[in-house]
Amino acid sequence: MADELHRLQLRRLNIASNVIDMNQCSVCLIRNRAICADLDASELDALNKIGHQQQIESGRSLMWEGEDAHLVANVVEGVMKLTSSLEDGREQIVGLVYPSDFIGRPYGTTSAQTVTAITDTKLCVFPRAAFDDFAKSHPRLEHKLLDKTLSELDRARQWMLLLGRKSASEKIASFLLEMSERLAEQGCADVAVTSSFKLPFGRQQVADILGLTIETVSRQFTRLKKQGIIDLPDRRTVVILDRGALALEA
Amino acid sequence: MADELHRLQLRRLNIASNVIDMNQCSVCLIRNRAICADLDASELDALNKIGHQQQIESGRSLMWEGEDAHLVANVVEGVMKLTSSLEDGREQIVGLVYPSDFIGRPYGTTSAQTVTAITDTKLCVFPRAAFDDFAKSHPRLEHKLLDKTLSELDRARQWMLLLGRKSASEKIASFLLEMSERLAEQGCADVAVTSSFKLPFGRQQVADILGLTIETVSRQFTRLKKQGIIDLPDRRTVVILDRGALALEA
DNA sequence: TGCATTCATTGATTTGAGTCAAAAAACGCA
DNA sequence: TGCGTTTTTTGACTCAAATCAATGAATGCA
Repeated sequence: MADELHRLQLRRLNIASNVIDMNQCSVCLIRNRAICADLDASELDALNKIGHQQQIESGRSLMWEGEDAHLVANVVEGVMKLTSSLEDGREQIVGLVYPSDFIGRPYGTTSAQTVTAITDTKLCVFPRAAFDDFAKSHPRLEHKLLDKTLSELDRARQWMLLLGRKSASEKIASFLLEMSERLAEQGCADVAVTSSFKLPFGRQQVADILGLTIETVSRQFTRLKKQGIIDLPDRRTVVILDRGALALEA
Repeated sequence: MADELHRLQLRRLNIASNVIDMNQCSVCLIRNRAICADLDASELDALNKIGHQQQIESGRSLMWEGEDAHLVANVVEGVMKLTSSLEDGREQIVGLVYPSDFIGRPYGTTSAQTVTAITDTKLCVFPRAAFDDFAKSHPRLEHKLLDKTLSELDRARQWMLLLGRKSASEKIASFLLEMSERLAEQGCADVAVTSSFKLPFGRQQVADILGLTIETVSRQFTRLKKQGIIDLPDRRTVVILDRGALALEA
């Protein structure tokens, strides 16, 4: 009980990260993919005024499942995870958030998931109330947000098929293929490059994404390596040697 | 043109569709909960002109996973399911659609799921292109749609925790509790009534919702019955006798 | 009313993934 | 460079849920 309280206190402290004045959106790398993409200069300026940039280091959380969430944010750099968990500690990663993706629940008060940085992350953070007001009066932003949310919903539902109906080997294969696509977007589009990527998470997190245990994930990885379908030069990087074979397993 | 395509599609798909002129939204039972809730009379009239009401009988599908979806819709009466499936026939129900819920993917061309009526269903159907145009010029409708989509996303992610991390008994308990809440909304709010409800689906569909087999669902149901936690007067209705015990299992 | 069909239950058995436990490898840091 | 810590791998074993196979109930229709 005291332990729980202590953890809550620590959580609160976590938020106090490097708060930086928001610099010009004009130099923002994800500006044309994020929800602010369709805003003009003056609108961008107004949005600028209600938000600020913030760094979050790997492992730190921005909001917690079931707690009041008074902010929303845009990921500028880094990767975050959305998690839901049961009382006994079992955890499921229910979403991954990449640069240009949106975080939080506009027009709602409590966060349905915990949001945690997987790598060091740079965010554009907005107080939710101010963001809600801004959004309501800027249809082009709401439109963009709607489009993104609809895509996320489709992606989440696709993942439900994996969680509910796929075997461990199918889950791993699907995961590796999706990761190679997702992480390729950031890097060069060269085939050789996209077949080698560095996972931003360890085995336990892979297990939490796929609804498996760490041991099962590990065994599947080594099996694929032994079969020459993938290579694992170090524990974070994956090289897909035989994409066809992997696709056949997915 | 779009209308012609739409009619052709309906014929090809053999949807028995009593296409009725859309009657006045003013008498619509779900009007104040659906996306059209915030529209005024003239806007409602304009929306009226691009859509029409349609009956779909139980078991018939409105759109298919991976195929072009030229329409979006609002459920007026009945229940529909969204399914994703694998080539070998394994199926996962990834969403349930109740009266006032929205169906389809605005601003996108292909449907990510198959949408099928579970009971006889009454819909407000709109050609997607026309709906997109209307939505883009009616921020209040887009706002409503965004809010609904965000809620759906939270719900889907909550379901991912169940699919990925819960045991069969936990899945069944969570399912029964959620169903009693969901189905209670339609009926009377009396406690006695909400503890007895008629499932709109058979055992196989329950299995497809929970990522289980029909045998496991059946065994869990009979176990709960033997333990006196629920009663099963006929194969569709469930009576929750000991809600506390059920919550303890969830 | 009876028959056929679909749907649900029950039982026996198998198996894939989880659990428990230990060893090995990688990593960070003094 | 070496040491302690964390992460990953590997092995032995267990068990929950799937599979396979009948049987039993409910439902609809001729």
